[in-house]
Order: sequence, then structure tokens, then C-alpha cells
Amino acid sequence: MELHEPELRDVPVTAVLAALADDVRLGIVRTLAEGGEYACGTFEFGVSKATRSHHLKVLREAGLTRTRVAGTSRFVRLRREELDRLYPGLLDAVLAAPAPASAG
Amino acid sequence: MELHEPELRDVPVTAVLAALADDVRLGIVRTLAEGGEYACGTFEFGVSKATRSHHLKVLREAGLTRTRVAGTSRFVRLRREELDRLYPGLLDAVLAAPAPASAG
DNA sequence: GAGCTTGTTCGACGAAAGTCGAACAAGCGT
DNA sequence: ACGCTTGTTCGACTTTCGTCGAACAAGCTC
Repeated sequence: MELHEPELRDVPVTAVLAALADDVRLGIVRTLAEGGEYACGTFEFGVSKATRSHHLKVLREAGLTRTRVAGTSRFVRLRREELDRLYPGLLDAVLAAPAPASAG
Repeated sequence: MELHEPELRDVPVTAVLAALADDVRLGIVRTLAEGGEYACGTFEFGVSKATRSHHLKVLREAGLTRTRVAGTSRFVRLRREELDRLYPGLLDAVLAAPAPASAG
């Protein structure tokens, strides 16, 4: 299966912002920002796995994450370097903001 | 009339991001970022005045703008200092991104 | 006050987004 | 092959969002 992972510069900045403008997705990004890879099932934010899959797709198609397929699992990681290069300070500023609820 | 202008720290970061995640509103912010005050009628982005008023309300209630009433006009300005203090780098990063169309 | 300008508010409408359960696909173990 | 795990995709539903025209409010000028 082909995973759609666009170049970050091809994604409108409004799409990047929209991807971050959701509590569930921002929670995922906060977790990813700690570094390393996370299987999709890692993220439990009180939503069904269908919804979780949807949010991960939004993040991926906004150019924010990279996904590696391994068996039945998919490992997601944040494209932090590219993000910091194209939008220096954006991610840090967003992550520095207080989280609304249990984000882990 | 009371204008609702919340403290920026009381606005969830997702609301700030959502406010910026729209082409019309980002166009307004780009204009405001040049400094000074702008009457609401300044912003012509191919939308009706009802829609323009709506977007300005979204920006104001997200804590991004400050509005001064003067006669029949309302002058809007960006709350840049507060924004840069609470989310350092965010606005610069967003504004540095290429604009999608004529944003003036 | 009449008329004009500026901007907001009120439905209404269509489009988009978030959510879910159910079905499906693919890999791993035994 | 069978069952289990992991994750995606498919409707469907609800809510939110962007948009507009029309009506309204407030202030200015004559």
C-alpha cells in the first residue's frame, strides 16, 4: 500500500495549521515530539481506532508525520527537522502551550 | 457595545491555530502584520461584508486582534506583542510561509 | 430627520470535519 | 487453516464552518 506523504513545502500552511488545530491530533503530536517511533495503537485519547486512524491520516497528509510499515503495525514519527526548517519556531511554540487534558 | 477580547492565555492553542487555518483570515493577519490599524472595510478578499465581519470576529475571539471603535468604523490591529510573548516564533513562522493568492 | 456609510446580526444553506460501528485487509502464531 | 492482532476503509450521522442576502444598529453629514 502506498502511503501518501507529501513534501512539506507542497502543503499549504493553512493545512498544516488545521492539522494541528485539533485536541486529539495535537495530543498525538505532543507524544511524537518526545522522539522516536510510536505504533498507531499507542495513542489512546478516548476515540475509537477508526477515528485515531483518521487523525493519523490527516497528520500524515499534512506532511507532519512519516509512517513506517512493519508487519501489521505502523510506526509513526514526527517530521521535526523538516518542520523546523520550513516553519522555524512553530512547533516549539505550539508544544510550549499548555495541554488541555491528559496528553500521553 | 461590548467587544469580546479574551486574554490570549485563556484561549486554547487549538483555537488560535484554527483561527489562522483559513485563507481569508490568514490574509487579514498578513495585512495586519504590516503594522498599524486597519478599518474592517480595508479587507477585500472576495467575500461579502457579512463573511468578513464573521472572520474578524473569529480572529478577535481567538485573542489575535484588538478592535477600537471610532464612529461607524472599527479599527483592527494585531496583538503581536502578546502573541510573540505567549507563542514565540509562531506568527513569524506562519507569516514567512508563501501566501496562496493576492493577499493585500 | 433623511439619507448615506460602516459594520453586525440573523436565519439559511451547502460543504467539510469528527465520530462511530462494521466490514475488510494483511501479517503473525500456533 | 484458523484465530488473533493491528490498522484501514466504508457508510452514516452529527456538528461545525464558511458563505450569503437581508435586516438591523449606530454614527455622520447635510
